[in-house]
Amino acid sequence: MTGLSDLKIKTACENCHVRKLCLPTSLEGEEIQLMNDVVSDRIQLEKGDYLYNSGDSFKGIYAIKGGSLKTSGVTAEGDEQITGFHLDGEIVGLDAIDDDQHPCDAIALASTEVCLLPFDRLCDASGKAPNLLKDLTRVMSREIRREEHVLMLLGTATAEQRIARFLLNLYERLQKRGAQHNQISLQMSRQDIGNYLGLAFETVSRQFRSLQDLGLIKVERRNIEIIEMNKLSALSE
Amino acid sequence: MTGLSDLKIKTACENCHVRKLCLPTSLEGEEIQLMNDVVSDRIQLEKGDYLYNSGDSFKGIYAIKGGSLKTSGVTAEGDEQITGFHLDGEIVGLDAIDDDQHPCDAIALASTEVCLLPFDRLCDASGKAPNLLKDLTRVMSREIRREEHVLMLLGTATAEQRIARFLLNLYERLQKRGAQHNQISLQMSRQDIGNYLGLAFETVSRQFRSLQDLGLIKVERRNIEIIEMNKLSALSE
DNA sequence: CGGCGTCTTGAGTCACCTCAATGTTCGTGG
DNA sequence: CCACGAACATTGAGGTGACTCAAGACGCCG
Repeated sequence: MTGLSDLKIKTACENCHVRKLCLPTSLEGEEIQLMNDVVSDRIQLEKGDYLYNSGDSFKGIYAIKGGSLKTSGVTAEGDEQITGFHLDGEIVGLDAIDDDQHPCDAIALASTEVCLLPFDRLCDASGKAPNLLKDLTRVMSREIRREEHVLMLLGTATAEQRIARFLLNLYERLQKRGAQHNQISLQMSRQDIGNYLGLAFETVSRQFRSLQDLGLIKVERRNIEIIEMNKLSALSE
Repeated sequence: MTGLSDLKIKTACENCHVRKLCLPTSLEGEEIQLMNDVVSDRIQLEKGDYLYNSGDSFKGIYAIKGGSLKTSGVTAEGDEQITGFHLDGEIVGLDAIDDDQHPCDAIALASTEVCLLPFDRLCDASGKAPNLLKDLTRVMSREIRREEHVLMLLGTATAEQRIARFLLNLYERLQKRGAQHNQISLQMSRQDIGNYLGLAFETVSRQFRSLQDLGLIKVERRNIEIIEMNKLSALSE
């Protein structure tokens, strides 16, 4: 019984609360069972824990079941550069498929649970279910577009625009996960935000203050409330 | 006869000179025939021609058979932001899979020939050939990593580092395509380079001059010769 | 030869960085 | 419960790398 029970707990994709945000979004009925066979492990992480390190061999991609992660690489100069913040329902590790080792670190921003999807199993299942194959390519395509957006932001935007866009982007993603009011609970430090946006952390702090003085947001430590969505949005452009 | 002849010309993946750089790198023998059925069209572009526009509906991804392209999106402020330069053997359009329309433009930098790989056909073929499925995910993974590299560059690097890395990266890619000596023939304007690297084009010009004064490169219009590879490399870090 | 796009070069300015000091929150152990 | 320290955040002052604006040179094509 325990074996069966474990299996059920481990693989209940159909009951997962981020099912509609995760990888197998288009699978229906019996197909979703295929995913249960793909998921090999659940991993529980505490704040600061590494899901994988740069250079680790690639086992598979990870679906975030709950919590959040940051991914960061090491620049040529040797310092950390954060490449993304990832919420529940999102997938990390896609950048490692090509050469069988992770090019970056993945670190939990809070208590986080992830599902390991071994890549060979995922490929096998994708061969059987065309819908899964499409879901996989969609997820990867989305990641490419996400990075393109960041890239466009870093290209030319001012500090104010970067912060505004960052908040709006985070807000939109939290909305899909059922956030209430216009509240954003930041899981990362000012340091991390600055690093991600290509700004000094002091600049992040100053911009938060400035946006608050303009009456667009309310900052209270790591809780941000968006007061004037439209103005903030206008400002980000 | 003409029909057969057309077909052969159109689909001769096995004889393509960028075969080993392109998508179906791991396909052998009969499998490569699968790709011939996937490729639906060859498209010839002249300098400045658009392969697709932002907003165009997604038909498939494109393999560059010869020539080069730039891809660029429009920032929130309304101006162009170049997201990548793409050489022969590379694939563009991967960012459109997810929502069936291209989020950016693709523009030929010179006379360029591309192969259209309709996505449905590619998925069908990937279902039949596990190796093709892996090749596809590898190509997408590589694109994600490429963008992460740019992202890390834009985060903190100085103008000098950006230019050095840009030249070295281009050089490495040209090497794989059989470039001679340490010569780089730029297909894009200073404007484009600056846009891509998040610099004013005057800054690009000044950095080229500065690197030349240091004796690391030789600049002659759009031809760059790398004189001191090691020093340039050291400088990029 | 003239016209135009591209590139170079210079001078002045500014947004953001760096450095430094102070304030706040929170966990830990006495 | 409070004192303490460490991590995180705010704020100020001053410096600078890259931008902007402007002028001129170069190369290309009709």
